[in-house]
Amino acid sequence: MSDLKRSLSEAVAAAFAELGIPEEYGRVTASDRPDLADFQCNGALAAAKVVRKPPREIAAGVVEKLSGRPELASVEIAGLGFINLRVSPATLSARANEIAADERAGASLFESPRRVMVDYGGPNVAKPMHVGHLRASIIGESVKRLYRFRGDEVLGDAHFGDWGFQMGLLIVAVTDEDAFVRNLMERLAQGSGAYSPTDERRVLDELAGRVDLAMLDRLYPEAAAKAKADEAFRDRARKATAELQAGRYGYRLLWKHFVEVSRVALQREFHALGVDFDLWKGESDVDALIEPMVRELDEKRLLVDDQGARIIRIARESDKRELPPLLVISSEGSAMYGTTDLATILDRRRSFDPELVLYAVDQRQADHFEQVFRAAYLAGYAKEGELEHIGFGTMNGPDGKPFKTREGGVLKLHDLIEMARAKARERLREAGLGAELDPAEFEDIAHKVAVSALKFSDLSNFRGTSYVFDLDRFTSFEGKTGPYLLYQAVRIKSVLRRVEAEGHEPGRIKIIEPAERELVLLLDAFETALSEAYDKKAPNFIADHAFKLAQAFSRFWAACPILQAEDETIRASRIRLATTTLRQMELALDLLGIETPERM
RNA sequence: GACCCCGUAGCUCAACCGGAUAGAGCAUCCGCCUUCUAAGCGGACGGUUGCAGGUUCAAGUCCUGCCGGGGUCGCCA
Repeated sequence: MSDLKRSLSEAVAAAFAELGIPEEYGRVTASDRPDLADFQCNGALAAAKVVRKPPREIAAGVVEKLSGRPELASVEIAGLGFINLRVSPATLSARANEIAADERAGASLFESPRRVMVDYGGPNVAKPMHVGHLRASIIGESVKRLYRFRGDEVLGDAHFGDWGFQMGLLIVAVTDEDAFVRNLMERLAQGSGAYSPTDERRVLDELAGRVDLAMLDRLYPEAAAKAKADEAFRDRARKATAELQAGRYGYRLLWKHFVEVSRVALQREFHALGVDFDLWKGESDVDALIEPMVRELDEKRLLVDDQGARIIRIARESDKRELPPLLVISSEGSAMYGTTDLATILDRRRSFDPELVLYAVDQRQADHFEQVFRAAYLAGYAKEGELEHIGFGTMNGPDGKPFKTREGGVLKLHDLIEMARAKARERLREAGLGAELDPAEFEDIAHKVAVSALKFSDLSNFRGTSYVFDLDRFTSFEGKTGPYLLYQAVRIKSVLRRVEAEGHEPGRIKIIEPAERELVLLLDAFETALSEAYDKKAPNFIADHAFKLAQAFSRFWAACPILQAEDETIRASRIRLATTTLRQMELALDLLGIETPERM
């Protein structure tokens, strides 16, 4: 089974081949001029130079070969040499019924899947998620779902920022704050080594009662600011970091507690956004790999001493500029950010051996990833091209700078979601839906509407560009928004409930009205949207398709009554068309990480 | 200073290896609820795709220069 675009491409390519023109010119696309055609091929124009014939002459040859084919209602030359194709009603109906019968609503499945890892770029321990984390998580999630849906074996890794200086900072901040914890750390430092698992459990329980997420949220920013200004404080944090990494028992337990508290909170918050990780690996997980890796890099003669540090030179002849080397070991002897990333690549190669690793991380880190990837290729930890940075732009304020709240701080993700939810509740009450629903369902709908608004407004932009963060737009429920899509889906569900209640049955799809024709052509375009989104790692193609599908359905809804259809056959056809549209729309929304409610 | 990304309707954004008349939404204006959810549908208005060159039968898309915005440029992550 294949979509019309592909089957037509094959037919046109064959016609080109018969004329002795390379098949690649036979590529068919959806028509730019729906008034003239369903599909078009521009190949005759492009081939003209190669075969030294006027475009219209080539097109004429192709048209002749194609004419008389049963799947085409018409094939003609237009303009300078465009080949315009219109599919026959029978073909379109057949395709519609094919999609209707397909669990995947017309989307193809890869025969040779790849192992793919999606790296979400790492929320950090003790740092609350803010609006900047929104993009990484929802773009990463969407890409993960898309790759999985098309057939790849995909793992998503949160890649937790749970190691390094920030941990030392927190240890010092917490022990300064809480005398009990300070004393506990002292006690544990004195009798090192002789602790049983029960002791460990007891210590963790004691910490659980004293150190919670609110405390970490409060202490971390203070400590980070203090470290910048206060050299003595900074040195203590460095020392604590070193001791933690060297395995100081009490610190290890305290750290374990930090990580757990943060992970539980983040998991809950991500889950509410429809983002779930398969792996909660962290930077700490590869800590033990770093030493042997550095040795190995040294043996491979990749490491170079430079200004007291150890680096890998990754510049290439073809570079337009000098890309700085990857700093592996600082002059103080510690491993750097890139070192951890490199070790993570090695770790993944050993555990999962991915053929593709996608990093959903801010565009500003493009150079960093280029350095790390090149180092990994040099070291043989991955093959050229297996590592790819899926960069995205920042969310800016009205001033064009990364978004800040009125107070100058970052807007917490939690607060953003709550703002959107409040708007959704308000809107639901306006529509008079508050009264009849029980509070739990009401809240559930408000949440789904809010999340759809946030995600859709972000994912409908191409990921690479920065955009202006506009709360009104984010929580707007009209026009090209998440709630518009949900609304269309909900309308279908509503009418299908009536269909069920009145005992009507779906039947073969028969295309009569123009609105039905348009709708089916869009259902067929799902595959193109998916493949485009897949190749470019760009969910906006799916968002765009879902929106167009919803628009087409809405026109169909206005033009073609379902329950009140002229006769039984037409009603049955429209019921199936509605069901099929709903399935594809829910699939597309699911790929964006958006859930649809039953009513709204 | 070097390099990277961006500049499209009043605003926010799209545009399928270069292709026909550059598309949506918002805003503004005009119509449409006694029939399946009007968070909707139809229509109107709105463009020298930052500027200047170049390549091409054809440029928002490719090349060069300039202007404007953002970002990055080894011991933070």
